[in-house]
Amino acid sequence: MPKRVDHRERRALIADALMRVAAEQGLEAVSLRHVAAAAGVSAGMVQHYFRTRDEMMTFALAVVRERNEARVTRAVAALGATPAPRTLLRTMLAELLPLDEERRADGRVALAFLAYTAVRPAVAAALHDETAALLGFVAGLIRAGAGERVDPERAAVGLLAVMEGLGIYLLGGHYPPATALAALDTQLDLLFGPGA
Amino acid sequence: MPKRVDHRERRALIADALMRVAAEQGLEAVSLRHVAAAAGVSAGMVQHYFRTRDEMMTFALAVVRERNEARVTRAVAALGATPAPRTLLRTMLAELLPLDEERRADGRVALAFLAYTAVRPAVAAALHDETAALLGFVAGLIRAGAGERVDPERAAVGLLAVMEGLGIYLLGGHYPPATALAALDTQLDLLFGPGA
DNA sequence: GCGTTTACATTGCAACTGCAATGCAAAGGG
DNA sequence: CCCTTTGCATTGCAGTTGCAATGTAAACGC
Repeated sequence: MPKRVDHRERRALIADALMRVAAEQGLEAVSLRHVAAAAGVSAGMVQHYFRTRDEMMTFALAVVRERNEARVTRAVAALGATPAPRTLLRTMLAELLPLDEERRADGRVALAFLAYTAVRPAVAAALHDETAALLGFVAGLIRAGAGERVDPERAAVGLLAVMEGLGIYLLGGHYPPATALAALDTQLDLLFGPGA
Repeated sequence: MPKRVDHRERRALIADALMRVAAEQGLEAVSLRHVAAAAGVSAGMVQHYFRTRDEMMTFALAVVRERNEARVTRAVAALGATPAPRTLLRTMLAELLPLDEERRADGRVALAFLAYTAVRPAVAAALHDETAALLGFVAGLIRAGAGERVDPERAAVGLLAVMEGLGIYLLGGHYPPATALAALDTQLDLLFGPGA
């Protein structure tokens, strides 16, 4: 094998540049040449690693999701062993909100992707599964923590919707971060009872 | 004044075509020529009414918002005079969810716009004001109906977030309409007490 | 009837797009 | 030492984009 380079590293580098472009100028500005320029490489090299634009997009979406997963995993690990369900939930969901500039950038990309996949249902399947898994997990936590107060499944749908909606509002600059967090805590109060 | 035509009507016709294109192929497919073709007119005419693409987009966003307002107004009017706060809220919010194909189409456009405005903060200002107004109204209803149970402002933020988030999930096909409505009702149960 | 204004059509163009094709350099294996 | 494979650059091309410019037709004021 000649000319050994780390294929995955290169792809990550390019995806990184893609993210910067998408976050700054929107997904529609993401082109082979733009991304190449942002990455400081030739357009041909981008094409070498992603043969089509769609391939690039799909990979970038996977990157965003992996980042989120890593963020959540790290934050949850910092809680120590066996945290209370409510604490665990609050940590996870707060970590998924675009509260700082880094997560805002990721959030913009994710939002653009949402609009992108709304027209290409095939691509949306991956998101679909992820939501279902997350939903099950959240429902389990609610069942463990809130007992008979609510239907865990329905409450989980609502809670995830709160998170998603707050994310949208944060990205749009409709609320400051503190307001979103307060709303999240209020929601958890409603589910688990106040002051837990 | 020669050649009198209803300017607003023409613009609405074009905006209509824009909506169709955007809903079917995404906002990035919205071009002067595409919209013109969809409207069955010449590209020049589109250009006559909207000098730039951005102008077209901004107008289309206004159309979506007007449609939503009209839908809500009509649904609320059908409730008769002085409905209970919870009933009023449920009617309003359910009307804003993309539950049928017509509203799904509008929702896709709105979602694309969200991503669009996330990069052009100037355009987002209008949305900003609308959210603030809606928020105040919802908070008032919660205060009237739920009394001391919750902080109306925070609860209103959460409730609107639920609506927005459910909308996203519905557009992505993550949930069927019934699940979204159930989640909405669960949320209202949490705020107003069950069975009201 | 003339001129001005509005409505719309057509054409043109520079910029940009995704993508294929081609070319070359380097690094192994034989 | 060649030769195949891989990494990357360059070029070319057909298609599309937004937008300006130019043209024509119609309707009104005078």
